[in-house]
This record gives sequence, C-alpha cells and structure tokens, in this order.
Amino acid sequence: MFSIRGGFGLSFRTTVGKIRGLGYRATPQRLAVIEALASGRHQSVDEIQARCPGVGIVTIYRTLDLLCGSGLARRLDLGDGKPRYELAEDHHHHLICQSCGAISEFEDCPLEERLPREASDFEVSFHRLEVYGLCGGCRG
Amino acid sequence: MFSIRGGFGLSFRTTVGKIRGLGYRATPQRLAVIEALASGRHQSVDEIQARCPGVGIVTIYRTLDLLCGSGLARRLDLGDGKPRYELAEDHHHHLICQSCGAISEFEDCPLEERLPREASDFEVSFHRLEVYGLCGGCRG
DNA sequence: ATACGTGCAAAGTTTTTGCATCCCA
DNA sequence: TGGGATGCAAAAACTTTGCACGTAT
Repeated sequence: MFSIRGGFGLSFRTTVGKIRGLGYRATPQRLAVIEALASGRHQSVDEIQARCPGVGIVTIYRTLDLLCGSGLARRLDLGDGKPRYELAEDHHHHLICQSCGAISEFEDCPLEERLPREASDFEVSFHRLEVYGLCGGCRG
Repeated sequence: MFSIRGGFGLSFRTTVGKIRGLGYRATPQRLAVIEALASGRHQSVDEIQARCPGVGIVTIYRTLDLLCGSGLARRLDLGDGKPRYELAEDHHHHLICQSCGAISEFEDCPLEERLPREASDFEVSFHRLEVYGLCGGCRG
C-alpha cells in the first residue's frame, strides 16, 4: 500500500532519524508525509495530502502537528491564507509576488548572525523571513 | 453607536487617509477596525472584534481583506495557528517564545538594504521577519 | 500484552457567500 | 438615487476530537 521508493534527500533521512530519536514510531504514514515534505517546499495541506495517497487527512494533520511540535517542520503563512509546511532543516527564505502569487526561494540568508541587539535577553533558535514584491514577469 | 474618540496615532490617520485615497468609503465600521489595529499589534480576529463592539464579524473579515488587499495591513502567522493582523505602516519584527508563546517586537530591522542579490529580478516591496526562541523568563 | 498510531465519523471553528436592507457621496 | 457597505443566516472549508480497531515492540 505504501510503496517507499529509494533515493531520498538528506532532509528526509535526517528527519526520519530524528523522529525515531524522539521516541516516535516511523510508520508508513509518517514516512509518506515526511517524503511529501521533502519533495517540495511550502506545500499546503492539500498538496501534501495529494502526495500521500491512502493516508487519511486526520493522520496528515496529526503528523504535521507532531513534526512542527518537535521542531522538525514549520508552518508558514505566505499571504494567501493557507498554512504551508516545510521541513525545518532546509533553511531558506521566500520571495512572494504580490501580483501573481508565485513563490520562489533564496538560500543565502541575509541575517546570519545579524540578529537584533534588543534580543539579547532572548535566546534565538531560528528565524523566518519572507520578502514580498513583484517578480520579473509581473514587473513587465 | 460608534463613538470615535480622539487622539489616534499616526498609523490610524494615514491609514484612513489612504483608504479614502483608494476610493473606498471610510465608514464607522472600517474606522473601528482600523482603530483597533492601530491600538495594538499582532491581534487575532477575536481581539480585533472585541475592540469593535457593534461591528459584525463578517464586516471585520471583509475590512481586513480590504486592508490587506490594499497593502494597508498585513496578516501574520506567529506560530499558534491563528492569523494575526497589523497595520502595514508600522514596520517592526517579532520575537516569539517557543515555550510560553509570548510575542515581543523589535524595531531596528537587521535587513534594511541587505536584501538578497538573487532578488535582483524581483522588485522588493516589503518583508517580514520573525525570530523564534526562548524569552528571558523561559530561559530561567 | 501494551502502548502507540490510524481512520472514520462527528463536532467544533473559522471564513466565505447570498441576499435584503441601509446609507453615504 | 445609485452603488457601495453592512448584517444576518446559511454554506463551505478547515481542523480537532472521540472512539474502536490495528499494529509494532
């Protein structure tokens, strides 16, 4: 029922490893959700479900909660109202076109160790950055 | 019914002005929503509604859509699943404690003109940054 | 055996839509 | 007065919960 093919990326393997390390079972349904997340960025619940045939929507929600609660995945709001999910390991940020809604990514984080001084009383774990504007196509 | 008191901040006035400039009517309900937004940051729909007695929830949703669609307000996801709204003019970023959920802000944006080179084909309009970690109280 | 996980169905929330009424430019 | 705006009720969409059955250790 759940054919698990080979050739996953790093994110998939490390995420599965961490799930086990945390004491959770790596069930076929969970593997399917993680594989779905590993195979594309910023996916909505719909898109994740479409990549997990045979897995109930309730299990998908519970797995996403589990992953987000463990810090292995994160939920994003990219402006269209739908929550989107990504594996946490994959650090990058988003460019969102306000005209056509296209989402692209960029890898080189402009923050690095540049986080605010005011945050001195705050132990930074991770951050999230989204840049909005107009993509090449929409600028015309 | 809608008592509009004086003494608003800049955000309130400029937002109302822009609403009019865009050709929309500045109705009492819209003013109430804008006033609510101007009086606190990152508020949920519930909180906004509580500050707008007498305004129907449908109107609140429609006004938030109008404001976000016009770029006068923005929706945020600060990790707790509830959408939150803020006036766009007020540029700042958030620190979110992963333990207690407390949200604080910081004003000095570490990005400024530091936005990515890859974005050269992208006309930046604004950005959003959220920093997650542990607040002073939760670090112990 | 036992505790964890899944799925169905139902309940709960949140958000959107249809439509009649209201009201300001 | 005429089109924009509001509000109610209903519908739709989204998410969570209860519970019985499965399934790995």
